[in-house]
Amino acid sequence: MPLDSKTLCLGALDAGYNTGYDIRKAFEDGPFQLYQSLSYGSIYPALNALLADGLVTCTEQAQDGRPDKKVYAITEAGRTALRAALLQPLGFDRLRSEFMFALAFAHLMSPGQVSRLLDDYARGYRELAEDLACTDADPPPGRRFLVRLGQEGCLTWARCVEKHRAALEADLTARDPAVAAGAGTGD
Amino acid sequence: MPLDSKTLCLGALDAGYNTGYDIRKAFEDGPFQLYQSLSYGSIYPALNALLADGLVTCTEQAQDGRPDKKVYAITEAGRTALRAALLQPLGFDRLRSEFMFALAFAHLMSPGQVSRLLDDYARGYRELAEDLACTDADPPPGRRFLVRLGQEGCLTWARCVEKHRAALEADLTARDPAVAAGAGTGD
DNA sequence: ATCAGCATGTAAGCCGTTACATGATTAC
DNA sequence: GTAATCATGTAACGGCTTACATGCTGAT
Repeated sequence: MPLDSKTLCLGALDAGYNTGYDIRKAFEDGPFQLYQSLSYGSIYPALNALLADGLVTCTEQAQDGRPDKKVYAITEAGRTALRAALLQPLGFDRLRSEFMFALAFAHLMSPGQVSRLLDDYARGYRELAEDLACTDADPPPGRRFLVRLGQEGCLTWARCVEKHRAALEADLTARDPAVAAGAGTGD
Repeated sequence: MPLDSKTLCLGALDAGYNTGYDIRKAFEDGPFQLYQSLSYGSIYPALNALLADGLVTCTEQAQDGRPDKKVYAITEAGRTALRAALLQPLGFDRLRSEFMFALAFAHLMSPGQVSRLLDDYARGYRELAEDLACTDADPPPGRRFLVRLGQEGCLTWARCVEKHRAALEADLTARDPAVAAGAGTGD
């Protein structure tokens, strides 16, 4: 349990996201989007718990035309706690891909359906790579590493899919003579 | 909710894993390990629900020296349900990486700690790639695609990490003059 | 001897997501 | 007008993981 919602919030705070609203964006559209997720229902209780533990401070900030803000800042104790959590043994990556699982059963779908799935999937990763490009200027070394790897990872994964799809599609049409002959099977 | 535990079990059954025990292995060490996970607490209730719905059949099989087995088989209705679930709009991949998140805060760690994390991580993916190699012979096209992509994906990800780590490590030592000078900071 | 593997199942608990509640402003 | 953005928070629901219960065999 190294990375619970409290640790995640501490990290976001250290990275410069300083309200609950902003923290969510860090995990929704920001540099962490690929690797972790966190929603309001976890963030706000976590921030309150961190405040009670003295790991963060909070300054209420009135704004005109906008709702009041609670601006949080990580304390020295908070940074120590973050460091400690990060150095505990980390669990290995866990990828959940509905797409990959679904494609294992390509033989139950029509070739057209499979091709559409592959198109969407590869496009999704290419778009993700672009989204990751737009992040803050001059980040610390670790965050730069994270963003670069994310971009390159998404792109190479998309390419990998595109490279191997031909073999899959060929195998499928070979198994489905009607389609191979151009008859159309109610696709 | 396309891929709930019932759908996952139907898929494993279609892939030839035919007991609760075996299904777990399919998600623990088998071809699905990279993409989905499922534990006993989900599998056995799911199988019973599927049986009640007529989507699978069950034959009890006594064994000598081993506990009795319940051998399940997917029915035509089950295959139809699986196909239907797979064609519903699929959620996009979700990667959870404690490592990547942790590395975003490399500036809070010593260079030595960072290097050790990187070593372990890359090695983990190389080992995973090897594990994936050992799977069944003559799988359907989709499963072959899944395994190939998994192997290549793990390997290229490991290489990607190894390619970019030098820049990270250089940035870190540049920021930490004591280490750069070889003084040693209680690492 | 002791541990890992085979084999099925239950129950509790944790944690996160989802939906709801509130409300002003700006852009389309 | 209507939707999206900013902004904080609560409550319920759902589902998965973990731990427990049971028990025999074969390997170390």
